[in-house]
Amino acid sequence: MGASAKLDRSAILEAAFEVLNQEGLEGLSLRLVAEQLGVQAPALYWHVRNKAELISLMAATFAEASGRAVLAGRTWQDKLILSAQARRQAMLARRDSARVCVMAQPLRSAAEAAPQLTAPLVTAGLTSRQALSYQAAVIAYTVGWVAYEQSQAMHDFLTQLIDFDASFTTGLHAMVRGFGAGESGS
Amino acid sequence: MGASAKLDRSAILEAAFEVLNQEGLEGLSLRLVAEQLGVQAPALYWHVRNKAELISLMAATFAEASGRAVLAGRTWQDKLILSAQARRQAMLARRDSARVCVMAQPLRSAAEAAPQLTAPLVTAGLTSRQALSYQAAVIAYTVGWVAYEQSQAMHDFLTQLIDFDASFTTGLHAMVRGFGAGESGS
DNA sequence: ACCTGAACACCGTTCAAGT
DNA sequence: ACCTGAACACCGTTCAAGT
Repeated sequence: MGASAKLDRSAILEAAFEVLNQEGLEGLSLRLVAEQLGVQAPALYWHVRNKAELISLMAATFAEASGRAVLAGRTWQDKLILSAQARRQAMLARRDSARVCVMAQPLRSAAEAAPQLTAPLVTAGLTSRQALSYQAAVIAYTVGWVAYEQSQAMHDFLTQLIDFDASFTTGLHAMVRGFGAGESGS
Repeated sequence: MGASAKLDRSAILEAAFEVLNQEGLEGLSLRLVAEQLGVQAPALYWHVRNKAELISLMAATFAEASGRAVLAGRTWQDKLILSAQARRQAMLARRDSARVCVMAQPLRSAAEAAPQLTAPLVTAGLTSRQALSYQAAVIAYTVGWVAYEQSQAMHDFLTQLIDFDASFTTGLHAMVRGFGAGESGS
């Protein structure tokens, strides 16, 4: 509804998540975001290039949560697992977050994002190629998993057959454990 | 452009994929699909409930490709790997297919889809819980991976650093190998 | 049964104009 | 610098009406 504060990127981002939670991605429109802020839709264009950029900013939120967590672990295995768990938790706090991630197009050239993403893993002993490849696999798994988890029909059904937390973690550990096994023989 | 043949679900599906390839998911509209068929947009509603159902039908296409491949393998590990590879190949043949999969909502109640999805794996020795959990993980990984692979900016950059085929396969084998390791100790 | 034409309530985005 | 009002070219969907 009509609001105060001042209009900037972070206020718009917050309002966008509010609309997302209420309406889902289908219902996320700049007009509703503007209304949430007590402002007219074209006003948003002063702070944000277009809707695509807004969605990318929303998606970046989850990458940031993941990026903080990757610092915590000791081994590269721990880092991969912690960053994936953090990403999933951050995503589960928002409706349709997986759809947002998949619709988003990277903000910075991936060329600048990659080093920051992989540096902690390289410090922990991986080559930069391994770090990139493993991170890509873990992120893909996490986003894909949350997509299913957030699909209403899937959720209603699967929730009584499998434990989402446990199954996600099983798959994650399996993958990360498998990375290690790949290096040192069978 | 103006076309002939007769209008039915499969013709609409084909036209939708044509529009998808040309315009991407953002540009996929019922009006363009109708134009592709030489027909007016409301005509589509006789054959398809709405746009959401059309997108779900498109997504089902990839599940079918995967469902055929799962029959081929001998062990459950082989079946998981073959079905994932087939799904990825089918998806890579279409633009924005990962976005389509993530936006789609399941057609049949997941309750009917699940047995068909897991039966071959149960035959190969898994419990139905394991089959469901492992399949979910593998599908999540595959769809998530293709999402990154189809993201233009990601692709342009990563393509010169990692081999998509090899990295996907590495992650897939790692996960499936890890499933086995999870059962029998360490 | 199957399709058209016209309409409704929305979109994202642009742009002159205000302050 | 920052926002409004009005407009443009689109959407998905409904529904009477045609055949």
